[in-house]
Amino acid sequence: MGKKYVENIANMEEDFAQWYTDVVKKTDLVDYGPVKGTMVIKPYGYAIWENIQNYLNEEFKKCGVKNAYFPMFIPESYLKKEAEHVEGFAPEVAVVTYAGGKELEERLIVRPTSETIICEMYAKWIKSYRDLPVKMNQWCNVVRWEKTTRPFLRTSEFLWQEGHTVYSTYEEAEDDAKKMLQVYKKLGEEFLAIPFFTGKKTESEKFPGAENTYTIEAMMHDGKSLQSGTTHNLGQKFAKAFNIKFLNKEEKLEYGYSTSWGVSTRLIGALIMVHGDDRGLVLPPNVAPIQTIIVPIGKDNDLVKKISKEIENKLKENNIRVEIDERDNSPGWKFNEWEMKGVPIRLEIGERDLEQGEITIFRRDTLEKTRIKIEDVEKEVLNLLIDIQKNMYKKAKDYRDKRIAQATSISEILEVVDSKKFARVNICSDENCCIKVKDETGATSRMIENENLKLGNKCAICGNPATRTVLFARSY
RNA sequence: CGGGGUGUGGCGCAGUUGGUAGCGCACGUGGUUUGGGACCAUGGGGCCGGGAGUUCGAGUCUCUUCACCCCGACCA
Repeated sequence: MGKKYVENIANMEEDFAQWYTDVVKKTDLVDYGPVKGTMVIKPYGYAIWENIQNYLNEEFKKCGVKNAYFPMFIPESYLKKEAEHVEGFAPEVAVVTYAGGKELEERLIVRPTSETIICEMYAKWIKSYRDLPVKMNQWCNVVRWEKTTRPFLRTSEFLWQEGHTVYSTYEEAEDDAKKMLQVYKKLGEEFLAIPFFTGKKTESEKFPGAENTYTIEAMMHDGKSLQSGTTHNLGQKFAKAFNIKFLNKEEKLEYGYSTSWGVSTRLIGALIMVHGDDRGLVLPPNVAPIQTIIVPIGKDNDLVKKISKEIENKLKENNIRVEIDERDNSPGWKFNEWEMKGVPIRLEIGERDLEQGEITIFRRDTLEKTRIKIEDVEKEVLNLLIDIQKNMYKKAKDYRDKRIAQATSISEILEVVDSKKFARVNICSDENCCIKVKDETGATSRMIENENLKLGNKCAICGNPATRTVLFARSY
């Protein structure tokens, strides 16, 4: 590790916020846009997003969800139809008042989320129980004018996926919200190598207008929680506000039961903060835009060139995302560059190893370097990609499992979150107790882990009988 | 909106008691290099955030204004 390198990225333990900013800026994922709080996602960052999109599109298909697209501009009156919803979003909504050379008769909001416009359309389309369920998803941008912003974690505009369904019963909607939560959890397990906590949000943390909100939360390296995705059972609230009615089998008019669920580019922020280290990004093979980078050493050596090309072709035939770095920089420079960018495997191909019919293989997650026979390259790379993916998940899970502690009082909660951990708390059903924790410790209720706590437990806050176990943490 | 801070080449910074702007990185060119951020030579790039004032003279002093960053309240 060279001296310059140390100057480049802040020490992760000392200043996690600075470390994050450095990594995001220096790894070619994004740049800041000209408008405050906006972010340009560059090809290297966008490729991660595309991989997530591909994974989720497959999963959505399995659930019978179809992709569609709804307009970005929403008449302001739509937002006002659902009381809680407007209250939740009004402060951060961007409004278009002028277009086509004149003031608009009705102002248009730029979608902060699309429940309103989608429900308005669904109301036109749904007439009978035979039309249900309706399950659509859209990939789009949304705008939320936040006061403070950070790349990926909170930007004025961000990319996401939002699914919207309508069912004929409450139970089906509730099942849908729970099922999609499992899809997101699996995305974490199989793809992002992130062990998500999953559970129901408490009353005060719920989506504006939802009956129930479920969440996936990940523990960042600094012990804070990142809400990485949510699913909502909206009950009949939106159906009533937007008049989504259908004729049921008993020939009676009934309001539909809707859900919505989404994950955003914030997941990329989670990837960085969960897996990163002092050298920069560490990307799980499944999401990595480049899974294997080949660094030829000695650019004038014809054998090195030839073998590099052959290995590239072999790996491509195995559907491995591989690139050769033939730039005119020194090998050491390239090693550091690709490590910073989180590429899972690097193959070093130079004369010295070739003489023994070998090349050097380096894995980013453990920083281990070994030499392998040239003829084994495909096998070794394929196995190692799988191993890295598994190892990264395990490492992240071990890390987080060690950082959850039971707390039985406000002061204990404070102690736990101050030591960069999550606090597991038995608490009563009174939401005010959760709010009290927030006011006094800065930690918010992240989710309800268990709603059927057995008798005999006391609420850590008020001492009354506890009914549920809630996870508390500071959050992004 | 409270509390703190910073504005000087693309990035990071220096600039003394006021004397007409410099360093590192990055970038261009030529060459030598290449197993952990190479080296030599050479070149390009600056209304010193904006405005007003003091002065023979302002990056530097005074006033004013703007912008951004960090910490709190709000949030995927």
